Amino acid sequence: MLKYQQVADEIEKYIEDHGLQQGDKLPVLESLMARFEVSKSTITKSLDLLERKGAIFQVRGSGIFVRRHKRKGYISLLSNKGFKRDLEEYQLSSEIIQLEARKPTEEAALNLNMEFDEDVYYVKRVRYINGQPLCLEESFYNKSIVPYLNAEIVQDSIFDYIKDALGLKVGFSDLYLHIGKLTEEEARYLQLEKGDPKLYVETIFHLTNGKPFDFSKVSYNYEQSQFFLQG
Amino acid sequence: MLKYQQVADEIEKYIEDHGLQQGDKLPVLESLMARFEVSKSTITKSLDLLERKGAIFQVRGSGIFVRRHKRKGYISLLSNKGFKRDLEEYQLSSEIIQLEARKPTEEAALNLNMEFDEDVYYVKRVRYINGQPLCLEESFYNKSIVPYLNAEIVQDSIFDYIKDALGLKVGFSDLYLHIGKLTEEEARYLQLEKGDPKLYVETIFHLTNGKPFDFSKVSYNYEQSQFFLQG
DNA sequence: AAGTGGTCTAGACCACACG
DNA sequence: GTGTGGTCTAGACCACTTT
Repeated sequence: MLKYQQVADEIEKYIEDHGLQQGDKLPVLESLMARFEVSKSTITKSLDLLERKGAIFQVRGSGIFVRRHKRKGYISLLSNKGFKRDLEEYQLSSEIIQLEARKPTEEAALNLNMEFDEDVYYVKRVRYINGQPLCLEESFYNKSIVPYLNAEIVQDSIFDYIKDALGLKVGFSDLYLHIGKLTEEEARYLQLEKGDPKLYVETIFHLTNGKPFDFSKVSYNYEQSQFFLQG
Repeated sequence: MLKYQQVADEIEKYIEDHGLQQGDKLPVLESLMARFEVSKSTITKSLDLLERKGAIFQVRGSGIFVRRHKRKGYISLLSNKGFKRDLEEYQLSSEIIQLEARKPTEEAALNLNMEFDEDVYYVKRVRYINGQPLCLEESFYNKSIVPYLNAEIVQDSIFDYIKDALGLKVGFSDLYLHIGKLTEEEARYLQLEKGDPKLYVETIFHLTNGKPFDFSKVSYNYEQSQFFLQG
């Protein structure tokens, strides 16, 4: 475990344990250095991490303060982990519509940087939150990177499998968002009406080495869609 | 000008000047240190900055690579600068519907952390992109922070005014996104039909010292709304 | 003026990728 | 094994805020 990561976790725990609210002040740098027995650079790196994560903000000449957002029930758009993380309080489940190894569509090949005669896993599923349909998802996984998938894996978290079982490291992702109207098929799966609004998101997930391994197309149920983002 | 910021700019320029594409390799750390005559930590900080910005990605043991997204015409959701920046190639304009100093709504007071008897500037405007209506925006500015606004300022970039003329420093922001259907009034301003889909975003902008100064509610025209996000 | 966070350096050592 | 990026340290000095 990296030191700065560990310190960041402990600081977060400190905030939690002390029930600190938006604007509350954290101990000064020097105290933190002493408390965790690390150098200034390390503490700084921990704090930068927490700042990017949205947990704190630092003000030069003044102090380090807790950052909180008040609203509950919003899904973070940048969870990057198949958003399983943000919704631990909620009941998440999936219904698999389709799961097969096949050749990629032109669109998928392009976004995954693959040749047309290479293989992909194609997964289509509806994801539910508290029993309500949250989104319809179609994903293409580069089979040379993700060589095997089955119903059990897909039912649970594909990303956990990729990380834990395959030992791959997920890096960055590109998201493209559109607003549109539901097609008849989408409406059926999401238990809405054709023409109802939808958020449509295409995401290309890359490994830390920069190779795209997953291209996914997701249509969200507008009634369940509350998203949160920090800038 | 900070050294690491300056170096970051130069590296970005280097990428541009050499026409580097996704996956192209940058010079190794040691070269960069020598070239810019800075320490390893400084180069590292510059590169971290560029990585967060989405311009590069670093792979331990391998190298530093250019990160590019292919698609054009997408607005970055996290521009944080009133998205003026991302769309320099496009024609942006505003039509002011309303501009006045008033008491905040309950909602605005809550989000701006103000008392009900304090004053805000209220701005309502339609923003156009290439002559097409892009969004309808309502904003509330804490008048004790932004003491003066007029049509000329609002017509142009309010954020530029806040930074340049008032000398304030914009820090972080919280965004809450919803999908919904246009009301009749919204549809009229956006030249769409009532019930058409919309992306609705509420944003709370804070200064670097953590004080919220702007609460804004924006409804986007779904036909013009293509957003981009990096994770 | 005192307090507090931010930048920058030089250098030691570690961890991962690739041939 | 060699190359390459990542972590961590100790310390000097700088910039902003608060009193």
